[in-house]
Amino acid sequence: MSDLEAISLKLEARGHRVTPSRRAVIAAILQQSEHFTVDDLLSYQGAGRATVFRTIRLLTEIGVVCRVLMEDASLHYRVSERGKHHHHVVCSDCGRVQDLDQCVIADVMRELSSATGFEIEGHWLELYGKCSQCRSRSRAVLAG
Amino acid sequence: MSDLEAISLKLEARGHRVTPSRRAVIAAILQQSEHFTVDDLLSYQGAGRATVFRTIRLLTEIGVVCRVLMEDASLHYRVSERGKHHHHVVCSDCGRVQDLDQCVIADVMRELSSATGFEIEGHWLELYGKCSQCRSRSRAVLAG
DNA sequence: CGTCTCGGTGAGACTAAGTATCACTTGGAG
DNA sequence: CTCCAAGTGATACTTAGTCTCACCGAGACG
Ligand SMILES: [Zn+2]
Ligand SMILES: [Zn+2]
Ligand SMILES: [Zn+2]
Ligand SMILES: [Zn+2]
Repeated sequence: MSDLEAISLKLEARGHRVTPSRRAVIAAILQQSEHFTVDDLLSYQGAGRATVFRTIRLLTEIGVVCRVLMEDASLHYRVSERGKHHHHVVCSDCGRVQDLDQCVIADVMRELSSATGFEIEGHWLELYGKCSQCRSRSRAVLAG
Repeated sequence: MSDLEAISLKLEARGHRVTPSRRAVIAAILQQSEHFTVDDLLSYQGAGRATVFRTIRLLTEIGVVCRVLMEDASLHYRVSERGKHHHHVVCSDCGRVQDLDQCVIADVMRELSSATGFEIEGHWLELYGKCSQCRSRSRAVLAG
């Protein structure tokens, strides 16, 4: 089963129609690498502006894509293999993204709940750094 | 020394002028409670739109205000008593904000650096929940 | 078969949160 | 006092998205 089919089924399962426009948006998304903006999708044609936004929102809601907050505070999207809550490390050099398997701060949050008096219910966490490839590349450059 | 004076000194120390417009923006900021948007400041008059934005950016850069990413992804600002890196817990009911003393995920990040191969250099973390007051209020309602 | 309905669509207007431009003003060093 | 870089503000522009509304079309119903 192709990715497009799998996503189509997921949509249908929730009572959404799989229209040509939506198929076009999904196809465009599947061609992106790492992460993309809605603007990247708009260049692909096949669905109007409003529909692209609506489709992205829909896909976000059903967990097919996830949102990535970049260091410059702009919002990108990314195909999510894991449907559930997770976090990313974004390479600030090449943009490569690594999904983290599970929520890395579940323990910390539990501690904080008792320390602050807040009942902590949600959080937003993004991590930024340099991936191993970019690090070895810059080491090579330094070494001449 | 008033807060306004303290901030003025901080600006001057970094080679920025303390102009009437900036004073007006700072005064407006000091009147806000918890957190605010740039729009909240615009209603105060005393500086043009562009200047309000420029001043907020400046104050963010020198650590006088910090940015708070709300659950709806909108960006708010908040006077920062601690100049250094820290995080917040935002009450999703009443909007109250609690600053966390130090970075709560420093340990987690260290672990991740070795686990992922990324050299993690930065992060963005916001926490959302219900403050103790809002929790006891809702308990009271439930109890009738 | 007709036709009704309702989810979906697209053009385009609108909004929110800023940034860019550029002529003008002004604080303060010399 | 003079001068100029820093700062200002009106306004145009941008980015990322939502809203509106007439229209389309697939399927349920008769
Ligand atoms: Zn990289
Ligand atoms: Zn998490
Ligand atoms: Zn509260
Ligand atoms: Zn931190």
